[in-house]
Amino acid sequence: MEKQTVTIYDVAREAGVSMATVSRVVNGNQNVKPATRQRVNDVIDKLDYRPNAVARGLASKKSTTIGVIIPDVTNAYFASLARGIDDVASMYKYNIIMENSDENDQKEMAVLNTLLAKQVDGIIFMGNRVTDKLREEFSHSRTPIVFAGSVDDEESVPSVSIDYIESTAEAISKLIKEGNKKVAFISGSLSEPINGKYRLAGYKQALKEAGIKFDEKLIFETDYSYESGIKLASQLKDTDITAAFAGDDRLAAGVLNGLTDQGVKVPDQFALITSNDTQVAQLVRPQLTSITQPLYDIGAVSMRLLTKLMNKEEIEEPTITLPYGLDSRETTKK
Amino acid sequence: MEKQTVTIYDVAREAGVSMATVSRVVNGNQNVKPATRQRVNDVIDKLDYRPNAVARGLASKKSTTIGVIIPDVTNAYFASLARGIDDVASMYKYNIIMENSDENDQKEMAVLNTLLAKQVDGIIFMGNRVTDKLREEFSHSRTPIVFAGSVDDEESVPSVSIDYIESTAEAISKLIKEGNKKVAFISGSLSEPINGKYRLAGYKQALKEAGIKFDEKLIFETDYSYESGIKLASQLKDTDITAAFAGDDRLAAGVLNGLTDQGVKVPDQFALITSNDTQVAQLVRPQLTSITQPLYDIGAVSMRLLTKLMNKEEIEEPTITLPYGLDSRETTKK
DNA sequence: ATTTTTCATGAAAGCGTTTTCCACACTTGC
DNA sequence: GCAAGTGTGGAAAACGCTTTCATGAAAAAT
Repeated sequence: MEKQTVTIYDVAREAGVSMATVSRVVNGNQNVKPATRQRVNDVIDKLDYRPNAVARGLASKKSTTIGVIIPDVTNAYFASLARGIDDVASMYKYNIIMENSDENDQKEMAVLNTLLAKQVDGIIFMGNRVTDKLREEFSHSRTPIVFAGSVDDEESVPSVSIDYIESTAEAISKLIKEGNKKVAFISGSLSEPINGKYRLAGYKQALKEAGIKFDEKLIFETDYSYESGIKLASQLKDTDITAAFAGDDRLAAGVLNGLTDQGVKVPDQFALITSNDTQVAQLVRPQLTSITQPLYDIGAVSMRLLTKLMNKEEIEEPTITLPYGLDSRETTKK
Repeated sequence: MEKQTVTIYDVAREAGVSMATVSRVVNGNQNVKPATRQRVNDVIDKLDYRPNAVARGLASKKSTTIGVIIPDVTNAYFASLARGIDDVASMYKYNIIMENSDENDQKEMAVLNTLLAKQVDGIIFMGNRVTDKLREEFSHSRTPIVFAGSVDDEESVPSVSIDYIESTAEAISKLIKEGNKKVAFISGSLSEPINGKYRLAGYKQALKEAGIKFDEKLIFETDYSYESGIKLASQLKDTDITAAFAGDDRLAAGVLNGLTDQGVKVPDQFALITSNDTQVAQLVRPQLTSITQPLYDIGAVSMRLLTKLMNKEEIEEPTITLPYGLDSRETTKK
C-alpha cells in the first residue's frame, strides 16, 4: 500500500473538472463558482492532495524559496540574524535554504551558484567580506540580494546594519572618558571592511576627538574565537593598556576570562567593551558592557527589504541603518 | 542586456548535439565521446549555462535537498547539531532547507508539510517531543527521516543521540558521591520524553543505587531559558538542596549566575552539573561541569544515516547511540 | 565477409504545475 | 429581441530537464 503521489490530474478527474480549475482553487483564484470550489476542495481533502512545489516552481518560475548565506550558524550573532530572517520569511511564505560559507571565498562562490541553480527568488548574504568575483556574480544575476549585518563596501548592494563608525566611536569615547589613555582595538581581520574600514575609522575618530595620537601597536588583529581572546589576554596583561574594544562577543569573553583568570581585575584594572550584544555578553561575569544591536531586527528588516525587492517595489533607501545602543554593564566603570 | 536564462536547448543547438547529450555530459554520464564532451563543455562555458535545479528535480524526482526541522537556531545546542548536519549534507551534495519549529506542534506540522511539498529527499528532525499526529505524518510519507539529538519514544524512527539515562545517572551519582544528599533535577517540560522518561529515569536509577529515596519536591520543571535559571536560583537558595543537575546549558548558566549573584558559593555550597556541553558551559565562571556530548557528530552522523536511508541501503541499527563523557570542571568538587 | 556486440547519439515522452487563450452560457442594457 | 458584457471553466502549450527507447555506426567475434 505504497502512498503514490496524487497529482492535480487525479483531483481533476475525481472532481469532474479540468486541471485548470483545480489549479485555480488551489491558488485562490476567484474565477470559480463556490459550488465547484467546494467540490474540488472536498476531493482534495479526500485524496489528501498536496501540490508539488517543484512542478509549481518550474511552471511559475518562482520557487518561494530564498537563499541565506551564513558564515557559521554556530555563531550566536549570525544565528540571531538568521532567526529574524526566518521569521519574516515564513510570514511571507518563503522557505529558506541555508548555506554555511565559513567566510571562505571559494565556498561562498560555490554556495551562491547552487543557490542560483535552485532558482531561489532572493538571497540574503551575511559575511564581512565581499570579493570582487562575488560582487560581479551578484550583479550578473537577476536575483535580488541583500546584505544583513554588514555593509557593502561600495554600497552597490542593499544592506541592513547599524552604523559601525558611530557606534565604535561612542564606545571608544566612553573608554577614554573613563580615564583610559591606551585603548586597544581588538578585531577580526582588518581586511574585512567592517573592521579595517568602519570600526577602525570610528576608533580613530574617537581618538582624534580626545586628542590622542593613534598608535599602531594598540591594534590587535585576530579571529573571532573565544580561544583567541584567551591568548590575547596574556599579551595584554604585560602592557600598559588599560582598556579594550572588541569586535566580537566570544572574542571579548575570551579576553575577559583570560584576564580574570590571570588575576587582572575587570573593570578596575582593565575596562572592556564588546560589540554584538549576543547573550554571551550577559552570561559572563562581570557582564560585558556592549554596543547593543537589534540583531533579530537586522535579520527581519533585511528579509522584509528582500521581499520588496522581489516584488519589484520601489525602494527609497537601499542602505538601511538601524539604531544601536551602548549598554553599560560591568566591564566598564559606572 | 538582461541576462536571459540559457537552457539546455540553447547549449544543444550551439554545440550541434541533442539535449540528451548535453544532459549526459552535465551529469557525468560516460556514454559520450571525449571529443563531443569537450565541445559541449566549451559551449557550456561560453554560454555560462547553469542547469536549472527545479526542472531537474521535476524530471528526476529528486530535489537533492533535505529538510531540517530545528526548534530554534539561536540555541547553541541545536545550532551545533545543525552545523554537523550541514557539513555532511554538502559533502553529499545536498542542500538544506531549514525551518524553525519553536517546538510548537502546529508549526511543526506546518513546516513538515511545506517540506514535503518541496519534495525534499529526506528530513532531519530535532526536537524533544513528537506528537502522534506528527508521527503518523512521518510514517504516512515515503520520505526518510531521522531524529537528531533525541530518541523517538517508540523507537519507530531512526535516531542518533547519546544515552540519556546512563549519562544522567552518572552525573547524579557523581553529585551524590561528593556528599550531596539532596540533588535537584532541573529540566524542561517533563512531557518531553528526554526529560520525563530518560533523564528522570537516570536520576531515579542513581538515587536507587545510592539508597536515597526519591523526593518529588526535588524535581523542577521549567523551560530552557537563561532567565528561568535565574529565577530558579532564588527558589533553590532557601532550601537544603546542595546540588543540581540541569538539562540545558543556558538554564544551568542562569542557575549558576543567579546563585552566585546572591552570594552562594559554587561549588562549595552548591554543586551543579549541566548536560549539553555547549560553549556556554565554559564561558561562565566557575566553568560548568558537564556531561559532554559530541554535538557536531550527532548532527553529522544523523545526516550520514539519512543518506543511507535515501539510498535505500540496508541499515544495521536504526537507533544510534554515540558515546558521552562527563567533564569535571569547576561547579563540582574535584 | 558476415553476424553480433558495443558505443554514441537522437527523438520524444514524460515530470506536475501554471497560464494563456478560447468558448460557452448567462446576464444586462437598450 | 439582440448586441455587448461577464462570470466559469476547459484545452493545451509551456517550464527545462531526465530518461527510455530506437538507431546507425563502429568494433569484435565468428
